[in-house]
Amino acid sequence: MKKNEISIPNSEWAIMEFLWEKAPMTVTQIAKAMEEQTGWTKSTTKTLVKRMTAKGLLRVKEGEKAREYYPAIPRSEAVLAETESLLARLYNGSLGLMVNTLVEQKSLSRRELEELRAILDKMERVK
Amino acid sequence: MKKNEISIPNSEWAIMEFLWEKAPMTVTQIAKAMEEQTGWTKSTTKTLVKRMTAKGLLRVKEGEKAREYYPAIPRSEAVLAETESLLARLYNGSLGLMVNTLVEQKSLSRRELEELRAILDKMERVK
DNA sequence: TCGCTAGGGTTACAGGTGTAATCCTATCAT
DNA sequence: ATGATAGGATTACACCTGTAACCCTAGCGA
Repeated sequence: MKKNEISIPNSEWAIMEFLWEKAPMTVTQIAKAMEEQTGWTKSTTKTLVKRMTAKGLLRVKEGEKAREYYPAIPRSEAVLAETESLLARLYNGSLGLMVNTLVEQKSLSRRELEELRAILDKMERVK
Repeated sequence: MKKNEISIPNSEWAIMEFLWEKAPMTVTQIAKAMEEQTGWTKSTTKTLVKRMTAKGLLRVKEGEKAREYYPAIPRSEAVLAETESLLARLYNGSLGLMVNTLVEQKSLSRRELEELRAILDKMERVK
């Protein structure tokens, strides 16, 4: 609906994560990793890789033996997009509201609060 | 995959939000609201409401004229679930990592940082 | 040389999601 | 009394996602 909502479905995230980590890889290599990690057959991985390439999530480079795939977008970008989308949807775009909610739900421990504060301190010093 | 991943798709969120806000409402009332807000026809809304009821997202009470619908789960619960799911997927479960990332991406302004800090202060005092 | 495997392509298929149309009955308002 | 609505049920249909199987060819190792 939106213009360029990246939106990466679950199974594709697994492959993205792998590629963000391991640079260019061939389908077989990806398939091997996914097989261990998720139990998918080679077929499944191949299908996903093809879809992702079609969608523009992956880029290909013809290699000696086989094509090599790598992510077409940086992880940071994908993560940011998803995060902001959730923030907007659930918290009216306000991170403060989110933290607030998490704490109230007891979903954040005192320790985590301290940690957060430390992060803020560091951030502010740098800025 | 998970056990009871609530997982509420986009279009259904719209209806949930409306119901969380406006308590019990009949399909027609919901449809009216959705029509204004999203342009859906009555048909679409009815379909969604039925699905959601089947899924257990909505509860029904037979009313005089028509059935009245209301959310089967509190907003806080849904929001928390979605939030933690995202946190786990993208940030290894760490809110600190998320804030960190947002700031680095310049996606958080100094003002928002201050606001966050204020929230933390208040939280800690209360705890 | 012969079979196994990697590299690639094509096809399948069920369940979920977005978005509706159609049809029937009871009722309200003119 | 009649036509416009509301309440409700049923059916449709395309696209996306999760998961695969099948098929063919070229090359590698025994």
